[in-house]
Amino acid sequence: MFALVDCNNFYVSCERVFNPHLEGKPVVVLSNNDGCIISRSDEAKRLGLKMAEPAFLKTRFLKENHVYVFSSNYTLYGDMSARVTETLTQFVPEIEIYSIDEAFLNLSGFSGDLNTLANNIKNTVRRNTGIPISVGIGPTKTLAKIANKAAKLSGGIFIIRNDQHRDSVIRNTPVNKIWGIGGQYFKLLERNKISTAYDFTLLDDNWLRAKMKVMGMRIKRELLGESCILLELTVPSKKAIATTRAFGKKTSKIELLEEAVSTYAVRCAEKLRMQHSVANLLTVFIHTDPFNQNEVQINKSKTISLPVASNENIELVKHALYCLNQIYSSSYNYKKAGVIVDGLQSEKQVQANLFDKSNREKFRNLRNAVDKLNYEFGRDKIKLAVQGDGKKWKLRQEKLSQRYTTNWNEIIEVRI
DNA sequence: TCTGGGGTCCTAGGACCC
DNA sequence: TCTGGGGTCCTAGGACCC
Repeated sequence: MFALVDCNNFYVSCERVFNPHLEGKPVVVLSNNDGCIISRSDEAKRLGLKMAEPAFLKTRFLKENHVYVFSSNYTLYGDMSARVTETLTQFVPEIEIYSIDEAFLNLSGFSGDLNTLANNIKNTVRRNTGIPISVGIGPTKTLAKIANKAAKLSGGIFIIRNDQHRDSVIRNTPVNKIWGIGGQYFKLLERNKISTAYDFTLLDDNWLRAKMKVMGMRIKRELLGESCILLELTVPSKKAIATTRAFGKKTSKIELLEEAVSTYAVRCAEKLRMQHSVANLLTVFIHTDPFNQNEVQINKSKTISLPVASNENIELVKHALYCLNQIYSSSYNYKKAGVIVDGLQSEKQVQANLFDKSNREKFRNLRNAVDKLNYEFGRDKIKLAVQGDGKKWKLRQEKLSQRYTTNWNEIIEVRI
């Protein structure tokens, strides 16, 4: 058996932990740049606010309905997520952290009462972290996912205990609620009159393989109770790393694009070093605002392979700026840029380049010194001049809460 | 004025090897 | 009448997830 633990309305719940007066009130959290609504309290859902709805279309509605609005505070959410995970590991030895707000638990070998266990987990996480969760339990990960959706409607716990129960549950599960069925496959299934998870299990294997490949086959078997998707116990290192952002304000100036792109390249280098990887490929892309129909649209990217795999700030910035200048043209108004590093490998086994003349040792010593200072005095306290000050392009985050759990200057204050 | 960010897996097809 | 067989590696594109 597997359990899927999912934090309810996670980002909103994180904000509520430190603002208890928000309990019972409509609350939403916005995406980067205060763009879209990406987390909603139950009250906000009941008001009819939709997932991923652009916030600017709802400015008046939010105000009129006294909805509390927050910018994304990923520092806070990341730390709260780690606290939830830590509590979960007290209950089971094997756990897969599936996303910032979800974890799969391996319950095979557990012989006690599942309902008692689930209740225990739910209450302990709430007490230790303040975060409300739902627990879905089933014989496969796909069924645990379905059970979790049911749990959200029935007090926070739902268990698929046996085959008869499974059968009745999947007859009541719409096909688009299955893990792994997205918009495109839903359209395909709809055209073929497949409307429930039960209908899906009756599909012919040959048809399924032709239309949905091995993914479709896996889903069918999982729905029938045969476990095909195993628990991933170790976090695999990433195969690609991206830093991409829409700008707070559009720009056509090369100097500002250079500031943004070099800053993103530095972020990529930091993320690479964190997982002890180096990158062999680097891509830079820039594009205009896809929502503005009155503007000429442009979408350009350039990928280069690095002479020697690297995770050094100065090197990645140099290559990123080269790519940017290859694709830049001054006649467009750019809305977004990004840097993606790919072809990652361990930093311990870098292939040297016969014609490489740069002094890597020197780079590394310099960067280590800078990292140390920045760790002590704050991110980007010392940076490359080309990174600029970001004032003209950085994110809008007008409703940011404090980093209550990770920064001494922002710790919660209690007045008595 | 205003619409997010960061990933994974699978497959087909081309290039290349002996 | 007629031009081999069997592989690997890489990439782009399409699907999905949160």
